[in-house]
This record gives sequence, C-alpha cells and structure tokens, in this order.
Amino acid sequence: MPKYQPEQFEKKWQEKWKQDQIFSPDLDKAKKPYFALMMFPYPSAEGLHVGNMYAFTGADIFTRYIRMQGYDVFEPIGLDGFGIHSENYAIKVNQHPSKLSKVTEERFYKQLMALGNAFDWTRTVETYKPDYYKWTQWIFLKMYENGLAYRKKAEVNWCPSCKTVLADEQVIAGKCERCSSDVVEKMLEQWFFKITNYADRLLKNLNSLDWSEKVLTAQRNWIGKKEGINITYKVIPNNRESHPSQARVPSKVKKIPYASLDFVDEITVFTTTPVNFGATFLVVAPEHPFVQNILNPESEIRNKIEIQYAKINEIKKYVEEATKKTEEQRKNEAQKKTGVFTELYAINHVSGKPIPIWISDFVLVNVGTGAIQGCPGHDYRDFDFAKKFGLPIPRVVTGANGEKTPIEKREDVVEHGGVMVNSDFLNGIPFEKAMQMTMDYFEKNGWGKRVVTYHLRDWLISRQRYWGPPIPIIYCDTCGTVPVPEIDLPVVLPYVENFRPTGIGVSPLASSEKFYKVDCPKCGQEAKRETDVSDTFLDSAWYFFRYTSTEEVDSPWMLERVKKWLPVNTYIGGAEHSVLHLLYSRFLTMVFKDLDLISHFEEPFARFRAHGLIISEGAKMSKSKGNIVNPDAYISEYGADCLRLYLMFLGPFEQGGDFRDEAISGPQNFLRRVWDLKEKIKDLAPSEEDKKWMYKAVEKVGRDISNLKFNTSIAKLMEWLNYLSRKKSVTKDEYKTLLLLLAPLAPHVTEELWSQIGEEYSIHQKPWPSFAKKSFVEEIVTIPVQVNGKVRAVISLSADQLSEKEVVGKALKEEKVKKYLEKKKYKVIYVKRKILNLVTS
RNA sequence: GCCUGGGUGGCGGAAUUGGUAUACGCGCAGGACUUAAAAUCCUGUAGCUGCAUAAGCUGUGAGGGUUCGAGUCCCUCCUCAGGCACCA
Repeated sequence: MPKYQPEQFEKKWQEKWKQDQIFSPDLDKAKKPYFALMMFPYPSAEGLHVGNMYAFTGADIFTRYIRMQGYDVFEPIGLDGFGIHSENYAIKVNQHPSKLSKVTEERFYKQLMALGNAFDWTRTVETYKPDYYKWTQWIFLKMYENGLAYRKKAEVNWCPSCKTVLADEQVIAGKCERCSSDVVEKMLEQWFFKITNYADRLLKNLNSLDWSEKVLTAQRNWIGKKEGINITYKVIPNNRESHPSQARVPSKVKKIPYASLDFVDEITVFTTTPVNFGATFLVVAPEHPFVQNILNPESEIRNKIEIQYAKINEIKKYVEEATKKTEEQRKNEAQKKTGVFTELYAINHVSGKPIPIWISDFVLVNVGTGAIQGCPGHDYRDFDFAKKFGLPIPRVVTGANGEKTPIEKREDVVEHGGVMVNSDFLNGIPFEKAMQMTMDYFEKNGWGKRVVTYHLRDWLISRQRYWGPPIPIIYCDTCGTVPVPEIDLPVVLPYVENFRPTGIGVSPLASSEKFYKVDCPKCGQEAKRETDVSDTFLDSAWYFFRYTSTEEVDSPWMLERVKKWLPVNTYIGGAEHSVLHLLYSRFLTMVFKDLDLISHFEEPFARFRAHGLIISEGAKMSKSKGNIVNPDAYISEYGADCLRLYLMFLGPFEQGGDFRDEAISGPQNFLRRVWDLKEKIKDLAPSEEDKKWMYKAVEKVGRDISNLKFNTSIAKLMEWLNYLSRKKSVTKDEYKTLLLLLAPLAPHVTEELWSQIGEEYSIHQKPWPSFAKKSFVEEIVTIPVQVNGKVRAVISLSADQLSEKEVVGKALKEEKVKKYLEKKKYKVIYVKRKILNLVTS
C-alpha cells in the first residue's frame, strides 16, 4: 500500500485546477453568484508569511464550502503592490520598485498557488499596473468634479522616516502606521477627500451590517459623533472708564440683562454637558484666534481693553512654548496642567457672574471650537485645572449616593448621572434631562446653538512619494487647477532613477522635468503637473469592483457585472483595517452610488469577519523580532493540506493562535489515517449506527465551517475518523462522505483519494452531502439523572419512552439514585431529552 | 478614563447558548509489535483523599447573587489582548 506523500500529488492537482479553470465562474452567466473576498496582500519580496497564509486558508475553506452548496463562487486574488509598504522594502534592498514589483509578483503568486486555494487565476488585479491605476486616477477626477476632492493648506501629519504626509487613520497612537516613527505636524498644501460629508451615513449604516462587533465599534468610535451645543460668551470690557463698577476683578457685578451687556469680543465653546451653573472659567487653546487678537496690538479688542505689557509678554511666552511642543509631548504632559490668565472676564449667562478667561494647552484648537467652559465639579480635567490655579469648584450635580457635600478631591467629581443642585430652575431634575433643558433654554435665549461634531476628519490622500498613482491634476498660471482630461489617462508613473523620498515636502517626481512640465489642457500654455502621488489606501478602496471586470478597457467596471456580483457576500480580512481600508471602501462606494456609477447598493461588504492573528513565540510576527515563520518549508515538509489543517486547528479562526510546530503531528497523523483508511473500504451497506455518525458529521462540519469555526469542524472529522478506524471495514458511502466533508479543508489529498477510489473529477465540483433528516432520528436517548443537582446515574431509553413518568420510573430503579434519595420526598424536574433532576426537600 | 473581546487540565482549546465541564489534538505515562530503535496500534491522563479500575470531595480569574441546576445570566472586582483618548 503506497504511503501518504503529499509532494507526489499536490502540485499536480494545483496545475490541473488552474488549467481546467474549475474555479473560474462565468461572470456573465452564473446563476447563483457568490462573491467571496479576502483582503489582497501587500507583497514584499520577503514573501508571504504564515500569518497571511492563515487568513487566506480560512477564507478559502469557507469559500469552498459555499461552492459545494451550489453557488457560483468567485474567489479572486490580486496584489496591493503600489504604495509605501512596497516602496519601503525597495529602499531597504536598494532596488527600483518597478523592477522589484516583477519579482514580488512572481514570488507571491507562486506562494499563493502552493496553498492550494481556489482562486480564479484568470482575473488577477495588481494596483501598480497602468490599466488599474488609470481608473484610480479616474476616480480622483470624479471626486474632483463633484467637489469631493479639494486642496488645502493645513497642519498635517508628517512621518519624518517615510518622508511623507499621512492621513489621520494612518497615525496609530502618534506613530506612523508603516514604520512606527513619531509623527510630527507640518504645514503643507495637500489634497483631501471630503469623507466628513459622509460621516453620518457611514455611522448610521453600521447598524445594518453583518460585521465583526469589534470592527463596528472601532468605526463608531473613529467617526466619533457627539451631540452638544455651541455656547457663545461675551467678553466684557475691563477698563474702569467704560464700566467703573466692574473694575479689574469684577467679582461682584450687579446682574444686568445679558442682552444689553457691553462686550469687547465673543468666545464660543462646545460642550456635550452644559452644567452651566457650575461653569466658573473659560479656557481657550493657545492657537485660538482670540489669543492671536490679544497679542496683536492692532486688533480691535486691544483698543477696547486694558492690558499691561508684562501680561502680554507672559501670554506670548506661554503660547510660544505650547505651540513648540509636539502632539506627543502635549499628551505626555497631559496630567500637569499649565496655563495663563488673560485678566479678562466673560459673563456666565445663567449666574450673571463674570468668570475668568484662561489660556491652556490642555484645550486643543482642532477639537470642538478650540475653547471650553470650565465646570470643575463635573469634569476631571477642569477639576485638575481649577485645583492648580485656585478657581472655585461648585457642586451642581449630586453624587452617586445623593451627596451634596463640597467637591474637594478628584474622587468627588461627578461627570454624569445624579440630580441637579444649586442650579436654580433645574434643581431636582435628573442630569440627562437637565442637559436637554439647558440646551433648550440656551437656544431659546439665543445664547447657543445645538451642534453635532465628529472625530472623523477629511481623508488626506497626497503622498510625497514615488511608488503610487500620480494625482491627475495640472496647475496653470492662467486657468488655475485643471484636472487631467479623461482621455489623457492614465498619467503614467515615469521611471525615475532616484525614487527615494526627498524629505523636503515634495515627491521625487518633482525632480523630473519631463514629467511635470506639461501644456495646460485648457489654454495650451506651459503648466505644471501635480507631482504627489495618491495614498495606497485609495488603490485598495475599490479593487473589488475591478475584479469583476478585469478585461474591460473603457470603464473601471461593467455595470452589469457589478450588479450581478456586488456587494461582496463575505469579506474576510484583518481587524487592523477597521478604520482604514474598511472605512475608505465604504466611503467610496457611497460616493459611487451618489454619482450614479452604481445603482443598487451603497455598502460594499454585506458580511465581514475579522480573522485572528497568528503569533509566534508569544509575540506578533515581525521582522525586527525575527520570529517570522515562512510557510514554504512547512509546505515542502508536511504538504499544504497538513499546514492548512494545522493552522485552522489552532483555535477559532476569529481569534488566531500561537504557531508552535510541535503540534503539527496531529493533523499529519489525521491525514495519514484518512489515506490509509481507504484500504478498509468494503462494498457493504452502512448500519444505523454508521448512518448516525455520518449524518452528525455532515451536519456539524457544515455548520461549523459556515460559522468559520474550522477548529471544531476538524475535531468532528477526527472523532468520526476514530469511529471509522475502530470498525473492521468502512462502506464506500462513508468514505466518500468523509472525503467530501474534508475537501474544503484539505483540497489536495481529497482530490487524490477521490480519483484513487475511481470517482469522477473533480471532488471540488460535487455538492455537499445531504441526508433526509428523519432517517437518523435517534432511537436510543441517554438521559443523565441528578439527585440534588449531582449526576448519579445515566439511563438509556428508547425514543418512544420519554414521558416524565417513564423516565422517573426508570431512574428510580438505579441503585445510586435510590441511595442518594434516602427515601426522602422529592420534587421532579425533567427537561425532555436533556436531564432529570430529583430534588429532595 | 471609555469601548470591544478574552481568562476553562501540563499546553492549544471544546461545551448543542441555563442541563453529564474538560470534546478533539499536543504532551506525558503504561502496554503491544520489534533483537533493538523509529514508525504504528491499544490503554490511561483535571486536582485532592484512598491499596483501589471502591467511594467521595473540590473544581471553568476572585467574591457575592438568581436558579432544582451557572463556564454560560445579574452585581462588584482583578487581569490579558486590541481600539479610542486632555474629544470638552
């Protein structure tokens, strides 16, 4: 009997599958289309690692199962080879990315092939090829035409190591998503996409998506919708002449009608919790226009207020120091509150009292309005600030147990809940309701306006790098910003010998005169091309559309194809893309819908599941730790099927696992035993017991695969194999069923065995086994019998004897049950087919 | 600080969603085959008390609670992973 030797047949079948195109559905004629998508990889010539393979394998198993359910499954593959990831690698190995891309493409596709996945190899997409990025540029033009792409000078995130700007989403805890360097702020003129226009829709649609919970939550947090109110304060004059009664420190001003109040400027604050009876100061950010005005001797306000030279200098010094700090420094020093008093006051609308205006860098200029009202009794940060500078801390909300004691310690601060006190007409009203009433009251008096704010910012898509699609824009002295005419697309990325990032805020393309010197498409005069390229995440935000239409040359996709195949039925990928790729793709799809480029959907991925991560030696695989596991060696030693099973058996797919190769012998043994089992096939009919096992396996394995619980589906197959191995012989029916159930998990060996037992090629085009359920209703039911909640016996009854009377009758004959009942009275709790519990009183 | 998901044998992990906790695999121990080893096959394997393959007790991060019955539900807390964060 020949031994199980995967190297003798895995390659053979992979080639045959590809040649026969059995995994290439007819995209126009398919009757039951199912788009199963896996996030395409960023290729680097270092190759695919086991973590990638884990994700691809899980997605592939699911896909193969769906195919066996009778769907026309489309499982495409491609490479996200444009962008910083690939370019950084090119820099590292000192090769030109355009040359390197050819090497990585070959290597990646070879490796992906060796996994045995059911990819449609006839429709690959590579983002760095002109026939693809032509349409990425086209999408940019559509965005521009419709006012969704704009150029603006702004403080942006700059990675000093990658030498480019980054979108907010690509800054992870102050560090670059790619290289983990500290990101700094830089003032640059850049292209943005107006994703903020879609904030509400992006948020609302989340409720109807079948996605992993953690990804939904991450997106909700990132969009960060907050409903609150903008309240405008009047800054009152501080010179004796205009308001003698107020003097310099106007602590006891008579309450005068707010509307008739004399004022020199206004400050608008944003708050979600207007506990205004407790507001005792205002704080503005150092970069706030109000501060700039105070420092400017020519400004209107300076003519209206009294302020000493020393004070001006003090403020100036503070602002300079604060703005010099990086974002990171500011955060690190978050606990130590600093600030400077302006000696100016604003009037609290509800108390009528003047409250001091401070400047502090704990208030961020780009959050809300860049100014806050300090309510120190009910906000920890305000409390810290008030404590440090000796400002009053009144209580206006009761504590958890109704405390009304003065707020002295940080623990006394009440941020929400409780009931209003010391708040005039709000006294006794619960916090939440009081906030709404306050907002109503302020709006009615014209003191404020309800607003909604978002954490989400517009998507910065310019990159000062080489390896990406040039942004299709031309700047003309006469015509201004001119989009490249569609007919001139693609704007081909030229070969530039020195492709390395310049670090001076421009792309390497800026040194290629041949590239940037063009005639204006409008007036024909000499003009200059935009030399930045676009973000990689723009390439990957629409690739799944392209998969359906790779042969199309006149448009990015064929509408009929998209109608048939999109939205994607199941999408699998990494959770690290929660607020990156997954958000951008949703945004673009909505835009496509609004621009009538598609019609029947606006959410690209109906179902998304995040796979877990494979770690190694207790840590995430990374080059720096040197714990990257390359699958190639394992495939050649154990075979792709074995590695697939091993990876999937580590634990739940959505959880990931630790790669320890000593456990690989389990799956290896399993496959060998499946192989050897064929020697025991006899031409017999299965027994009732055999059928029961078979039915249960079909049911359990199928259910688990569709829920991505591959580990338990494998366990069930192992259990069944243990049963089959114990028998003297197996029926052909059993063996065929075993192979069919195993086919999605181990595609090669099942194909090989399928052909060895003389079945028709290909096992992967056969339907999932099905059974008439009623022929397997269990005849004998076993029921555990508990006495006072402890199992004392297990009884077996035939299925027609399951009445309480019969079950109790049988249970009482058990010695142990009798013993523990001790002839006491008992209560019967019987759950049919499940359990019997006898409880003594 | 907030949000999400976890914590179960020596290890990876099961548990039909409130009903026999530890399936399946690894590892380990014993046995069969063998001159021997490897491979393979069989048996055992949560802890404690016990000569016991007798009997019993304890056990799912900790402590309370609901229930005839809790890994599963509720409350308080500890801890690990990930996300957000002086976000007002």
